[in-house]
Amino acid sequence: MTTSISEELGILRTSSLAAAVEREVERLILNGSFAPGERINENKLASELGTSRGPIREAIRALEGTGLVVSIRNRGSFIRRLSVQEVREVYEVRSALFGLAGKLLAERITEDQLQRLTRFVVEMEEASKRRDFEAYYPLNLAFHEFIVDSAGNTMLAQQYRTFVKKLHLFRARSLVQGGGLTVSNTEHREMLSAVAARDPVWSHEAHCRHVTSARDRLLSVVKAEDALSNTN
Amino acid sequence: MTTSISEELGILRTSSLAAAVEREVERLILNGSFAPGERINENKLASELGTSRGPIREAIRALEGTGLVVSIRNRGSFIRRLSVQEVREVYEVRSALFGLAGKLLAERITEDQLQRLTRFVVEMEEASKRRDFEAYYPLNLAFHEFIVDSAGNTMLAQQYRTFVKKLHLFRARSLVQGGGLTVSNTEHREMLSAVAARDPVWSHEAHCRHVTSARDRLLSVVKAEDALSNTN
DNA sequence: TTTTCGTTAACTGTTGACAATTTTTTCTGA
DNA sequence: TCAGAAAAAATTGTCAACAGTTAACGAAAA
Repeated sequence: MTTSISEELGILRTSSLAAAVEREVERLILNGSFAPGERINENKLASELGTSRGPIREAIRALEGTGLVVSIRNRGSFIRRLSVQEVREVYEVRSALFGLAGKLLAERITEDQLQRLTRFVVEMEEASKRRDFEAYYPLNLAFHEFIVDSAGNTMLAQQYRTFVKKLHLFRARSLVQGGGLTVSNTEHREMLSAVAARDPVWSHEAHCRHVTSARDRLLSVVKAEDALSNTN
Repeated sequence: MTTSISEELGILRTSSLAAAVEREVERLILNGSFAPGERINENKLASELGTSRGPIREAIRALEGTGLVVSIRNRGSFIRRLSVQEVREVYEVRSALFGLAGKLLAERITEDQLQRLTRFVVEMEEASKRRDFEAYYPLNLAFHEFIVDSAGNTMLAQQYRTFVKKLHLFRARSLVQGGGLTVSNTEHREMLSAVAARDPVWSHEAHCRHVTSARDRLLSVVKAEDALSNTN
């Protein structure tokens, strides 16, 4: 964790040090550099980022507000750790949010946006056909981002992002991204069809289902792993 | 704004001063003591609450994380002000969240909970029959809280609460609570029927619609007011 | 009267220090 | 060797002070 904060210097003109620290800590969490359950040492982090503890503490409070960090008085602040049940909860909410995004998108998408959306799906299909996972993941991420950003509801987009971030707080972080490429592709096709048809109800349904089936895929893997480790 | 923080002293054993300040500031916002767009003077607030600026700043960051406050570097922190468009956005998200709550509730409600839910509806009907608004509002609030709390998804409940709080950031705060008592009652009845029938789809639909129609009622009043002030 | 510039005051951003609490280490006795 | 108590270290909570920026005010010029 030797990242300099100097990259953020441009941001410091418009935003405070605390905000830069917040971004950095969030990056470290999503990175995996900060593991769920780990304590955040204020002194250590402060000296690593070249600041005092004030901005660090402010950043931690902000992250606490978004639910990525939990603080216990006189004990410290910890990267939040999500239980299986909590992951299920996050997926439920995420599903509702993404369903809303799908519905809104079907109501207001432009021809231009529809073309870009189609290109995303085609590129993902090509990537999965040649088993190019390195290309698939960022495309998949951008695809989902594009959908929530195009839905025309900034509150929704913001909340959706927060909930996706929360999934990184699960112990099996790596599993969240993986699983079911070809399955996803057929789902993506249906989402596209629903949006292209400008059918809000269908689109809502398709987008909802896409998230819940991602949840099911993850949970089945987790369940299998747990069963395996229990018999050992 | 002469409220002492001493009432929160019991909380200080488990939580930090910053957390107590956060609660207090949030109370002042929901209260109306802090108006949307108003700046938060750190020194003033610190001396009023009998602390230093450190905890104040931490509390502000936490509130920024939940979206109740906006900060501009070197200018200060301001109670967020929601535009009509943003209120519409909040209602859209809230509708999706409440719809999810309705769906989940229909799937898992117990007989006990169903009776309590029914009592809420009956009491609200009685209150509106005798035009007792003082009794109606808290009942209505408790009714909604009970639904999201009984849905068995703490993330959902928390987010729902946050979005309801955000509605207080609209200039026409007073209007958010009011309007359409008898209309609400018929909607409440349908929600109740759907939940009692353990029909997730119907319940989802009914709960969604309840929020969107509340939104429509609010927006029509706002629109009417705006039209009035423009002709003056 | 209005505008512009410079001075002053107020306020935010950040830091280092001190107090209180928790955790770790060390020491003692069985 | 181990359990428990005491001491030491580490860490968090809070505060007060200082630096830098912005806003407010008033005087001088157009």
